[in-house]
Amino acid sequence: MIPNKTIDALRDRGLRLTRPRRIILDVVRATDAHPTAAFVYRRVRRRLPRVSLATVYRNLQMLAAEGFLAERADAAGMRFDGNTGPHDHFTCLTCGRIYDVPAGAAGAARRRLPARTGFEVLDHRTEYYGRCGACRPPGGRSFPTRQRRSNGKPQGL
Amino acid sequence: MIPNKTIDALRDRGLRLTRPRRIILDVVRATDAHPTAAFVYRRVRRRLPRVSLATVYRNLQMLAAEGFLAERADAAGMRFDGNTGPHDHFTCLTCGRIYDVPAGAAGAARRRLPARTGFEVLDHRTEYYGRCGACRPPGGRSFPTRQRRSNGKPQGL
DNA sequence: ATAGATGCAAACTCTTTGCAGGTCG
DNA sequence: CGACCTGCAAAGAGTTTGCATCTAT
Repeated sequence: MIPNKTIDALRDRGLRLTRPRRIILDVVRATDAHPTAAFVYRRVRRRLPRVSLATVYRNLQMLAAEGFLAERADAAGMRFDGNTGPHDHFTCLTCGRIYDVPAGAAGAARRRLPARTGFEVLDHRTEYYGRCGACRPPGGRSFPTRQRRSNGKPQGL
Repeated sequence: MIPNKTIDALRDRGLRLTRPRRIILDVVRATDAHPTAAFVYRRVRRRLPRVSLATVYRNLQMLAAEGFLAERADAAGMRFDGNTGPHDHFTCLTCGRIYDVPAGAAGAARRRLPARTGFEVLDHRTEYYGRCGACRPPGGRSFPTRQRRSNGKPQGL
Protein backbone atom coordinates (compact mmCIF):
# COMPACT_ATOMS: atom_id res chain seq x y z
CA MET A 1 0.00 0.00 0.00
CA ILE A 2 1.26 3.44 -0.88
CA PRO A 3 0.88 6.02 1.88
CA ASN A 4 -0.99 9.22 1.08
CA LYS A 5 2.03 11.37 1.65
CA THR A 6 3.86 9.51 -1.11
CA ILE A 7 0.91 9.93 -3.46
CA ASP A 8 0.75 13.62 -2.70
CA ALA A 9 4.49 14.01 -3.08
CA LEU A 10 4.30 12.43 -6.52
CA ARG A 11 1.39 14.57 -7.62
CA ASP A 12 3.00 17.72 -6.34
CA ARG A 13 5.74 17.11 -8.86
CA GLY A 14 3.34 16.53 -11.72
CA LEU A 15 3.92 12.79 -11.69
CA ARG A 16 1.08 10.35 -12.12
CA LEU A 17 0.38 7.37 -9.98
CA THR A 18 -0.10 4.81 -12.69
CA ARG A 19 -0.74 1.16 -12.11
CA PRO A 20 2.76 0.01 -13.10
CA ARG A 21 4.34 2.75 -11.03
CA ARG A 22 2.35 1.92 -7.93
CA ILE A 23 3.19 -1.77 -8.16
CA ILE A 24 6.87 -1.12 -8.79
CA LEU A 25 7.10 1.09 -5.73
CA ASP A 26 5.15 -1.49 -3.74
CA VAL A 27 7.47 -4.29 -4.74
CA VAL A 28 10.65 -2.46 -3.84
CA ARG A 29 9.27 -1.31 -0.53
CA ALA A 30 8.01 -4.77 0.34
CA THR A 31 11.45 -6.39 0.32
CA ASP A 32 14.70 -5.79 2.09
CA ALA A 33 16.66 -7.78 -0.49
CA HIS A 34 18.01 -4.70 -2.31
CA PRO A 35 16.59 -5.96 -5.59
CA THR A 36 17.92 -5.50 -9.09
CA ALA A 37 15.71 -4.22 -11.90
CA ALA A 38 15.29 -7.77 -13.16
CA PHE A 39 14.04 -8.94 -9.78
CA VAL A 40 11.54 -6.11 -9.59
CA TYR A 41 10.41 -6.87 -13.11
CA ARG A 42 9.70 -10.51 -12.26
CA ARG A 43 7.75 -9.56 -9.17
CA VAL A 44 5.75 -6.83 -10.86
CA ARG A 45 4.83 -9.15 -13.69
CA ARG A 46 3.07 -11.45 -11.26
CA ARG A 47 0.58 -8.67 -10.64
CA LEU A 48 0.69 -6.98 -14.03
CA PRO A 49 1.74 -9.50 -16.66
CA ARG A 50 1.95 -7.07 -19.56
CA VAL A 51 4.40 -4.68 -17.91
CA SER A 52 7.60 -4.07 -19.85
CA LEU A 53 11.13 -4.12 -18.55
CA ALA A 54 11.62 -0.62 -19.94
CA THR A 55 8.82 0.67 -17.74
CA VAL A 56 10.41 -0.93 -14.72
CA TYR A 57 13.75 0.72 -15.53
CA ARG A 58 12.18 4.10 -16.22
CA ASN A 59 10.25 4.05 -12.98
CA LEU A 60 13.04 2.81 -10.79
CA GLN A 61 15.29 5.51 -12.14
CA MET A 62 12.69 8.22 -11.73
CA LEU A 63 11.62 7.10 -8.24
CA ALA A 64 15.24 7.11 -7.14
CA ALA A 65 15.89 10.52 -8.67
CA GLU A 66 12.88 11.88 -6.80
CA GLY A 67 14.05 10.39 -3.55
CA PHE A 68 11.38 7.72 -3.12
CA LEU A 69 13.96 4.97 -3.42
CA ALA A 70 17.69 4.72 -2.87
CA GLU A 71 19.93 3.20 -5.50
CA ARG A 72 23.38 1.69 -5.37
CA ALA A 73 25.73 0.16 -7.89
CA ASP A 74 27.52 -3.13 -7.63
CA ALA A 75 29.46 -5.32 -10.01
CA ALA A 76 26.27 -6.89 -11.32
CA GLY A 77 24.38 -3.67 -11.92
CA MET A 78 22.08 -1.33 -10.03
CA ARG A 79 20.19 -2.26 -6.90
CA PHE A 80 17.32 -0.44 -5.31
CA ASP A 81 16.31 0.05 -1.72
CA GLY A 82 12.92 1.04 -0.42
CA ASN A 83 14.49 2.07 2.84
CA THR A 84 15.62 5.65 2.28
CA GLY A 85 16.48 6.32 5.89
CA PRO A 86 20.06 6.39 7.10
CA HIS A 87 21.50 2.90 7.40
CA ASP A 88 24.55 0.95 6.33
CA HIS A 89 24.94 -2.35 4.50
CA PHE A 90 26.65 -5.62 5.05
CA THR A 91 27.44 -7.67 1.94
CA CYS A 92 28.17 -11.36 2.38
CA LEU A 93 31.11 -12.28 0.19
CA THR A 94 29.97 -15.89 0.12
CA CYS A 95 26.29 -15.73 -0.78
CA GLY A 96 26.16 -12.16 -2.06
CA ARG A 97 23.17 -11.15 0.05
CA ILE A 98 23.05 -7.55 1.22
CA TYR A 99 21.77 -6.90 4.72
CA ASP A 100 20.78 -3.64 6.31
CA VAL A 101 22.65 -2.65 9.42
CA PRO A 102 21.86 0.33 11.60
CA ALA A 103 23.97 3.39 10.85
CA GLY A 104 26.79 3.59 13.35
CA ALA A 105 30.41 4.39 13.90
CA ALA A 106 32.45 2.32 11.50
CA GLY A 107 35.22 1.49 13.93
CA ALA A 108 33.06 0.36 16.77
CA ALA A 109 30.63 -1.49 14.56
CA ARG A 110 33.40 -3.55 13.11
CA ARG A 111 33.75 -5.35 16.37
CA ARG A 112 30.18 -5.05 17.50
CA LEU A 113 28.49 -6.36 14.41
CA PRO A 114 29.58 -9.97 14.71
CA ALA A 115 28.44 -10.35 18.29
CA ARG A 116 25.06 -8.90 17.62
CA THR A 117 24.15 -10.25 14.24
CA GLY A 118 26.28 -13.23 13.35
CA PHE A 119 28.14 -11.23 10.73
CA GLU A 120 31.86 -11.68 10.42
CA VAL A 121 33.22 -8.40 9.13
CA LEU A 122 36.38 -8.79 7.04
CA ASP A 123 36.50 -5.34 5.48
CA HIS A 124 34.61 -2.10 5.27
CA ARG A 125 34.59 1.01 3.15
CA THR A 126 33.15 4.43 3.60
CA GLU A 127 32.13 6.63 0.71
CA TYR A 128 31.51 10.33 1.13
CA TYR A 129 29.39 12.35 -1.25
CA GLY A 130 29.29 16.07 -1.64
CA ARG A 131 31.05 18.87 -3.44
CA CYS A 132 34.72 19.32 -3.93
CA GLY A 133 36.46 22.65 -3.54
CA ALA A 134 36.58 23.24 -7.27
CA CYS A 135 32.80 22.84 -7.56
CA ARG A 136 31.74 24.90 -4.58
CA PRO A 137 30.58 28.46 -5.17
CA PRO A 138 33.79 30.49 -4.79
CA GLY A 139 32.48 33.28 -2.59
CA GLY A 140 31.01 31.79 0.50
CA ARG A 141 29.07 29.05 2.13
CA SER A 142 26.91 26.92 -0.02
CA PHE A 143 23.29 26.77 0.92
CA PRO A 144 22.44 23.73 2.98
CA THR A 145 20.26 21.90 0.51
CA ARG A 146 18.95 18.77 2.06
CA GLN A 147 19.51 17.41 -1.37
CA ARG A 148 17.86 14.19 -2.39
CA ARG A 149 20.17 12.03 -4.36
CA SER A 150 18.70 13.41 -7.51
CA ASN A 151 20.24 15.88 -9.89
CA GLY A 152 23.57 14.93 -11.38
CA LYS A 153 24.24 11.61 -12.97
CA PRO A 154 27.57 11.10 -11.24
CA GLN A 155 25.92 9.33 -8.35
CA GLY A 156 28.35 6.75 -7.17
CA LEU A 157 26.31 4.22 -5.33
CA MET B 1 58.22 1.23 -12.68
CA ILE B 2 57.13 -2.03 -11.15
CA PRO B 3 58.81 -2.85 -7.84
CA ASN B 4 60.60 -6.14 -7.50
CA LYS B 5 58.27 -7.40 -4.87
CA THR B 6 55.36 -7.05 -7.28
CA ILE B 7 57.28 -8.89 -9.97
CA ASP B 8 58.13 -11.65 -7.57
CA ALA B 9 54.59 -11.85 -6.28
CA LEU B 10 53.35 -12.29 -9.82
CA ARG B 11 55.87 -14.93 -10.66
CA ASP B 12 55.21 -16.82 -7.47
CA ARG B 13 51.70 -17.33 -8.72
CA GLY B 14 52.80 -18.51 -12.13
CA LEU B 15 51.85 -15.23 -13.77
CA ARG B 16 54.02 -13.62 -16.39
CA LEU B 17 55.08 -10.04 -16.54
CA THR B 18 54.23 -9.33 -20.14
CA ARG B 19 54.58 -6.00 -21.80
CA PRO B 20 50.85 -5.18 -21.84
CA ARG B 21 50.51 -6.29 -18.23
CA ARG B 22 53.36 -4.17 -17.00
CA ILE B 23 52.08 -1.08 -18.75
CA ILE B 24 48.53 -1.60 -17.51
CA LEU B 25 49.73 -1.88 -13.94
CA ASP B 26 51.95 1.13 -14.44
CA VAL B 27 49.11 3.25 -15.78
CA VAL B 28 46.73 2.46 -12.94
CA ARG B 29 49.38 3.03 -10.32
CA ALA B 30 50.45 6.30 -11.89
CA THR B 31 47.09 8.02 -11.44
CA ASP B 32 44.81 8.74 -8.53
CA ALA B 33 41.82 9.29 -10.81
CA HIS B 34 40.27 5.87 -10.11
CA PRO B 35 40.23 5.11 -13.83
CA THR B 36 37.74 3.05 -15.78
CA ALA B 37 38.89 0.30 -18.13
CA ALA B 38 38.38 2.64 -21.07
CA PHE B 39 40.64 5.25 -19.53
CA VAL B 40 43.36 2.69 -18.90
CA TYR B 41 42.99 1.42 -22.44
CA ARG B 42 43.49 4.89 -23.89
CA ARG B 43 46.57 5.47 -21.78
CA VAL B 44 48.10 2.10 -22.45
CA ARG B 45 47.60 2.52 -26.16
CA ARG B 46 49.86 5.56 -26.14
CA ARG B 47 52.71 3.28 -25.18
CA LEU B 48 51.55 0.11 -26.88
CA PRO B 49 49.30 0.99 -29.80
CA ARG B 50 48.33 -2.54 -30.71
CA VAL B 51 46.99 -3.50 -27.30
CA SER B 52 43.40 -4.71 -27.28
CA LEU B 53 40.62 -3.66 -24.96
CA ALA B 54 40.09 -7.32 -24.05
CA THR B 55 43.64 -7.55 -22.77
CA VAL B 56 43.09 -4.47 -20.65
CA TYR B 57 39.94 -5.96 -19.16
CA ARG B 58 41.52 -9.35 -18.58
CA ASN B 59 44.51 -7.84 -16.85
CA LEU B 60 42.59 -5.39 -14.72
CA GLN B 61 40.35 -8.18 -13.55
CA MET B 62 43.22 -10.51 -12.83
CA LEU B 63 45.35 -7.88 -11.10
CA ALA B 64 42.41 -6.95 -8.89
CA ALA B 65 41.64 -10.59 -8.10
CA GLU B 66 45.27 -11.10 -7.11
CA GLY B 67 45.22 -8.04 -4.90
CA PHE B 68 47.53 -5.80 -6.92
CA LEU B 69 44.72 -3.35 -7.58
CA ALA B 70 41.47 -2.47 -5.87
CA GLU B 71 38.24 -2.30 -7.80
CA ARG B 72 34.96 -0.62 -7.14
CA ALA B 73 31.65 -0.36 -8.95
CA ASP B 74 29.77 2.79 -9.70
CA ALA B 75 26.85 3.72 -11.91
CA ALA B 76 29.09 4.04 -14.95
CA GLY B 77 30.97 0.77 -14.54
CA MET B 78 34.03 -0.53 -12.78
CA ARG B 79 36.83 1.68 -11.57
CA PHE B 80 40.29 0.64 -10.52
CA ASP B 81 42.60 1.95 -7.88
CA GLY B 82 46.33 1.41 -7.65
CA ASN B 83 46.24 2.37 -4.01
CA THR B 84 45.40 -0.86 -2.22
CA GLY B 85 46.04 0.48 1.25
CA PRO B 86 43.20 1.40 3.58
CA HIS B 87 41.59 4.67 2.60
CA ASP B 88 38.15 6.11 1.94
CA HIS B 89 36.74 8.04 -1.00
CA PHE B 90 34.99 11.29 -1.56
CA THR B 91 32.86 11.56 -4.71
CA CYS B 92 31.93 15.00 -5.94
CA LEU B 93 28.28 14.98 -6.94
CA THR B 94 28.87 17.91 -9.26
CA CYS B 95 31.91 16.95 -11.29
CA GLY B 96 31.97 13.22 -10.54
CA ARG B 97 35.62 13.13 -9.55
CA ILE B 98 36.62 10.64 -6.90
CA TYR B 99 39.19 11.73 -4.34
CA ASP B 100 41.10 9.64 -1.84
CA VAL B 101 40.65 10.56 1.77
CA PRO B 102 42.56 9.04 4.67
CA ALA B 103 40.70 6.27 6.42
CA GLY B 104 39.16 7.65 9.54
CA ALA B 105 36.18 7.60 11.82
CA ALA B 106 33.14 8.36 9.72
CA GLY B 107 31.43 10.55 12.28
CA ALA B 108 34.37 12.80 13.01
CA ALA B 109 35.49 12.99 9.43
CA ARG B 110 32.14 14.30 8.35
CA ARG B 111 32.87 17.55 10.08
CA ARG B 112 36.60 17.53 9.70
CA LEU B 113 36.80 16.90 5.98
CA PRO B 114 35.50 20.30 4.83
CA ALA B 115 37.92 22.31 6.91
CA ARG B 116 40.94 20.37 5.80
CA THR B 117 40.27 19.67 2.19
CA GLY B 118 37.58 21.97 0.86
CA PHE B 119 35.14 19.11 0.57
CA GLU B 120 31.58 19.73 1.56
CA VAL B 121 30.20 16.41 2.70
CA LEU B 122 26.47 16.02 2.11
CA ASP B 123 26.14 12.30 2.69
CA HIS B 124 28.19 9.25 3.43
CA ARG B 125 27.72 5.50 3.36
CA THR B 126 29.60 2.64 4.87
CA GLU B 127 29.67 -0.82 3.36
CA TYR B 128 30.78 -3.83 5.33
CA TYR B 129 32.02 -7.00 3.69
CA GLY B 130 32.34 -10.41 5.24
CA ARG B 131 30.30 -13.50 5.89
CA CYS B 132 26.81 -13.70 7.20
CA GLY B 133 25.74 -16.17 9.87
CA ALA B 134 24.23 -18.54 7.32
CA CYS B 135 27.52 -18.79 5.42
CA ARG B 136 29.92 -19.14 8.31
CA PRO B 137 31.12 -22.62 9.12
CA PRO B 138 28.98 -23.69 12.08
CA GLY B 139 31.84 -24.86 14.26
CA GLY B 140 34.68 -22.41 14.12
CA ARG B 141 36.76 -19.76 12.49
CA SER B 142 36.75 -19.06 8.84
CA PHE B 143 39.70 -17.95 6.79
CA PRO B 144 39.39 -15.09 4.35
CA THR B 145 39.35 -16.31 0.77
CA ARG B 146 40.29 -13.70 -1.73
CA GLN B 147 37.27 -12.52 -3.58
CA ARG B 148 37.03 -12.98 -7.31
CA ARG B 149 34.86 -10.71 -9.26
CA SER B 150 31.14 -11.31 -8.80
CA ASN B 151 31.60 -14.89 -7.81
CA GLY B 152 28.61 -15.35 -5.59
CA LYS B 153 25.46 -15.10 -7.60
CA PRO B 154 23.26 -13.14 -5.27
CA GLN B 155 20.49 -15.54 -4.48
CA GLY B 156 18.26 -15.04 -7.47
CA LEU B 157 17.94 -11.31 -7.21
C1' DA C 1 -8.40 17.17 -23.66
C1' DT C 2 -3.63 16.49 -23.03
C1' DA C 3 0.74 16.02 -20.85
C1' DG C 4 2.68 12.22 -19.16
C1' DA C 5 3.29 7.10 -19.15
C1' DT C 6 3.42 2.58 -21.39
C1' DG C 7 4.80 -1.49 -24.43
C1' DC C 8 7.63 -3.09 -27.85
C1' DA C 9 11.76 -3.51 -30.23
C1' DA C 10 15.98 -1.77 -31.50
C1' DA C 11 20.05 0.47 -30.00
C1' DC C 12 23.85 1.30 -26.74
C1' DT C 13 27.50 0.65 -23.40
C1' DC C 14 30.33 -2.04 -20.71
C1' DT C 15 32.39 -6.49 -20.21
C1' DT C 16 33.43 -11.29 -21.33
C1' DT C 17 34.70 -15.20 -24.33
C1' DG C 18 36.40 -18.39 -28.26
C1' DC C 19 40.10 -19.11 -30.90
C1' DA C 20 44.32 -18.99 -33.63
C1' DG C 21 48.69 -17.31 -33.20
C1' DG C 22 52.43 -15.06 -30.33
C1' DT C 23 55.65 -14.82 -26.29
C1' DC C 24 57.81 -15.24 -21.74
C1' DG C 25 60.65 -18.07 -18.87
C1' DC D 1 59.46 -26.04 -25.82
C1' DG D 2 55.16 -25.45 -23.24
C1' DA D 3 52.14 -22.88 -20.61
C1' DC D 4 50.54 -18.63 -20.50
C1' DC D 5 49.05 -14.51 -22.91
C1' DT D 6 47.50 -11.58 -26.72
C1' DG D 7 44.64 -9.52 -30.59
C1' DC D 8 40.55 -9.80 -32.98
C1' DA D 9 35.85 -10.41 -33.51
C1' DA D 10 31.68 -11.89 -31.82
C1' DA D 11 28.71 -12.66 -28.06
C1' DG D 12 26.53 -11.40 -23.41
C1' DA D 13 24.47 -8.71 -19.92
C1' DG D 14 22.40 -4.62 -18.25
C1' DT D 15 20.26 -0.38 -19.45
C1' DT D 16 18.35 3.23 -22.45
C1' DT D 17 15.64 5.19 -26.27
C1' DG D 18 12.34 6.10 -30.38
C1' DC D 19 7.82 5.88 -31.39
C1' DA D 20 2.94 4.92 -31.70
C1' DT D 21 -0.59 4.17 -28.39
C1' DC D 22 -2.86 4.63 -24.11
C1' DT D 23 -4.46 6.84 -19.64
C1' DA D 24 -4.55 9.58 -15.34
C1' DT D 25 -6.05 13.89 -14.14
